[in-house]
This record gives sequence, C-alpha cells and structure tokens, in this order.
Amino acid sequence: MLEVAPDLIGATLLFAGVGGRIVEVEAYHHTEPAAHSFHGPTPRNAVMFGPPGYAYVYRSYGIHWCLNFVCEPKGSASAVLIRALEPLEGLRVMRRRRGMADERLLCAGPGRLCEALGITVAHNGLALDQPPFEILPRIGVVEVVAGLRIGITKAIDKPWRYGLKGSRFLSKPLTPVA
DNA sequence: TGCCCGATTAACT
DNA sequence: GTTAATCGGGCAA
Repeated sequence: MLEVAPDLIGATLLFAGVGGRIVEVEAYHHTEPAAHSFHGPTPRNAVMFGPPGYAYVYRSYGIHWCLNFVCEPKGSASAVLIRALEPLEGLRVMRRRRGMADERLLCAGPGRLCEALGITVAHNGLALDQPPFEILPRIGVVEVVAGLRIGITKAIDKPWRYGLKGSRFLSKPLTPVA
C-alpha cells in the first residue's frame, strides 16, 4: 500500500470521461487509528475489507464525499485517499458542477474532487478498472514529495501524504519529511 | 437510546 | 480567523 500510494501521483484518473492527473493522495491502514477501518468492518467501510482495486466512497462531516482506492493486500483494509487532481478533461462539466470558474480549486480537496467528478456513495464499491472509472498510468518521471497528513487528529505523525512536487493544484502546501 | 466527533468546505466577521 | 452545515459510527449510559 505504501508502494502504490506514491505511484498514483502523476497517474490520470477519469470518471465518465471527466477528471485529470492525480497530484495528491494519502495512505490509510487499519492498524492506525486515523483509518476508518481501524475499529473493524461496518456497513459503511465494508468495501475496504474486500478485494483491492475498488472504490471506497464515504461521507465526510455529513456533507462531502471522499474517494478512496482499496489496496493490496486483500483483507488488510488499507486504502489510498485521493485528495486532489489537476483538472484536464471535462473542465466545462466540472466547472458547472462546482459552480465556480477557478480551475485551481476545481479538484483541490477530497470533497471538491468528488463534486467535480460527480462521484457519490452510489459509486461505492465499483471496480476501478472498468467504466465509468478509467485510470491511465503516469507517463514519464514525476517528482513525488512525502509529507505529514492533514485534516485528521489521530496518527498525524505518519508521513503518508504524497504529492506532486511544485503542483499548484494541491489542497494545501506539502511539507516535506525525510 | 443519546451524545459527541470527524480523512471538509465555504461563508462570514 | 472563526463558524455553521449535517450524518454515520463509536462510546457512554
């Protein structure tokens, strides 16, 4: 899981033809209290305990949707939270859905990202390798920076946040960690 | 059965 | 900088 997370940076994620390049992710594992799967399976996070390669969508603060990729190994209940995209495809659609013109903020944050792509809990448990999802491997070399996770209050010490170096589409600046 | 809190965002002072 | 919006899960009673 800690291997696939940084590898996702720079890959292109499309949902029904709308999306862009992944510039920010965070890794979660059920052995640390920040993860939803920490306390064991529930109806909400059940997909995290299933096979890898599926989407886990959950509601945050009762308002927003957040998209996760379920990772190897199966049953480990580990997942990677997609935090930010660099908008590339379907800009018009995303702008309409988000109701704003600022391209930089279209997908800079988990809740914004889901709203822009039109992802809701209805897509929870969908396979990531078939429509409407489409993931294209990154092309060429990208500079990945690791940092401390943000927006959480538990297990903040783990440097499991990964971002594309210098990207202006990050939800917040990335603080490098050795 | 009820209360408190969170992997957030946007609007307001 | 601060605060409301809003819902499912964990924990206390």
